[in-house]
Amino acid sequence: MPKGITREKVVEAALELLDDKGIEGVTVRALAERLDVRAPALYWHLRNKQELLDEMSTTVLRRIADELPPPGSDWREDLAAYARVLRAEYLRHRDGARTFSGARVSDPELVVRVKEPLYQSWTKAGLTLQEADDALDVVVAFVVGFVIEEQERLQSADADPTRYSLAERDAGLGEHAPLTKDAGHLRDSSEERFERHLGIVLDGLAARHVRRDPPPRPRRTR
Amino acid sequence: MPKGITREKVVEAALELLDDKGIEGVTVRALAERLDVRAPALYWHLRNKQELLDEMSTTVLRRIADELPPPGSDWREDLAAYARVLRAEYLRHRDGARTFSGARVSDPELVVRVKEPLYQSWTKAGLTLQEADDALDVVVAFVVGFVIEEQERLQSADADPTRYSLAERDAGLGEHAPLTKDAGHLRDSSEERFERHLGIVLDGLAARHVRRDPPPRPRRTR
DNA sequence: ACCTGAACACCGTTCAAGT
DNA sequence: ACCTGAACACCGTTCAAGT
Repeated sequence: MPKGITREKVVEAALELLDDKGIEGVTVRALAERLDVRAPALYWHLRNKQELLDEMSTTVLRRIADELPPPGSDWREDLAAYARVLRAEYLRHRDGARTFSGARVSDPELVVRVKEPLYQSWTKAGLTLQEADDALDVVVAFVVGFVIEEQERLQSADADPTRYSLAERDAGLGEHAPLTKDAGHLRDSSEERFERHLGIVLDGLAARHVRRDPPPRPRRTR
Repeated sequence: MPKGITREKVVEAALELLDDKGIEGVTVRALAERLDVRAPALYWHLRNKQELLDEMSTTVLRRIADELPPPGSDWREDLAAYARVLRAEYLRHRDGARTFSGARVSDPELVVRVKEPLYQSWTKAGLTLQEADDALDVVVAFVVGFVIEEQERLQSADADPTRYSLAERDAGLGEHAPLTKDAGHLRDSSEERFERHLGIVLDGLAARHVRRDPPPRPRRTR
């Protein structure tokens, strides 16, 4: 491996380390070893560990921005696409949701690159800017919460397969919790639940919009 | 201070330490000092630090369960109450949302205590068990995501008041982002946004329910 | 049963010194 | 400009030994 360490390569290596060892394993020393330098070398390229974490989050957000399709004719579809891309990128990395959510994004331009076209398109389609802003925030909050829970479940199932097994769960639950028990059994796959729950959130946005603010009928010029 | 350290007192002290110093400050050594013992003493009462964190989460969830009003006649109100209590308890502790969300709850009986009465009440009111389960999950996901973002913003504003100031933000944003800029200005208080966004989510649940499964008209016996 | 002292293998970070 | 060696003030955890 050639030795020219750059800021970008450090961040990239940190993301690989995250996938291999989880967030607890992302230490300055382990990262240095992976890059074949001594730990203090990293401080030439980054101010401190927090800056490293911020850069990791920014890199992931940049990928999200790149994968996002351009806005179409339906704000509902734009939001669904955003939600799916966000979830996919979080799931792609071990501890992704916890690590990247609520992160400080070092590049404000990036936020604009994601938001501005959506706001543009949606306000043109009849949403108020408030509605557009709310829509994005509600969907992001939902996705973050969903994936944190989902990933915790997935990862503990990996570590300890009995932990989320239905049989274990039922045994621990006792007799006076029939509905909680039944609810556990009707849980479908993560994928289906995500799509259904996302649909619920989008329905809520649609309900508000339709109730408050029917879009103006297009006028024909003749 | 009397010296009888118990598991409960350790967890309580850990929550105080969390509020004082944040999650980074919750170390075994600092906790021991606060309890006036040496660090290894804590390992008599807890298997390891993870167990401490699990117990902290469980304690908070127990408080949530205690504060929850009994289910009423309107599932929408039950959910709103749950969402508000959850948010309030997370906000009550520094780094609360990140620390307690997606946590391993050591006491399964506690989950039942929260869920079973709600499932009972809602299915009696005409929801399917699937709808009831989805409703709880969607609302919890939304609250977790909302408060993670909210708390990150609140706490960085405390640490560095320029960070989220509108003037700073506008300056960094450039000319080609008018809508993103305007959206920043129409942001109202956390409280209002939370209530409005919660309303959106609840509308979504109502929309699904009404569309799929109108509740049976009550029949009068005479 | 409950706690301490000493130790182990780690952390993030600084800084003078090297090239 | 970029990196190292040595050091500092920390971590979580174990374990023999004390009471």
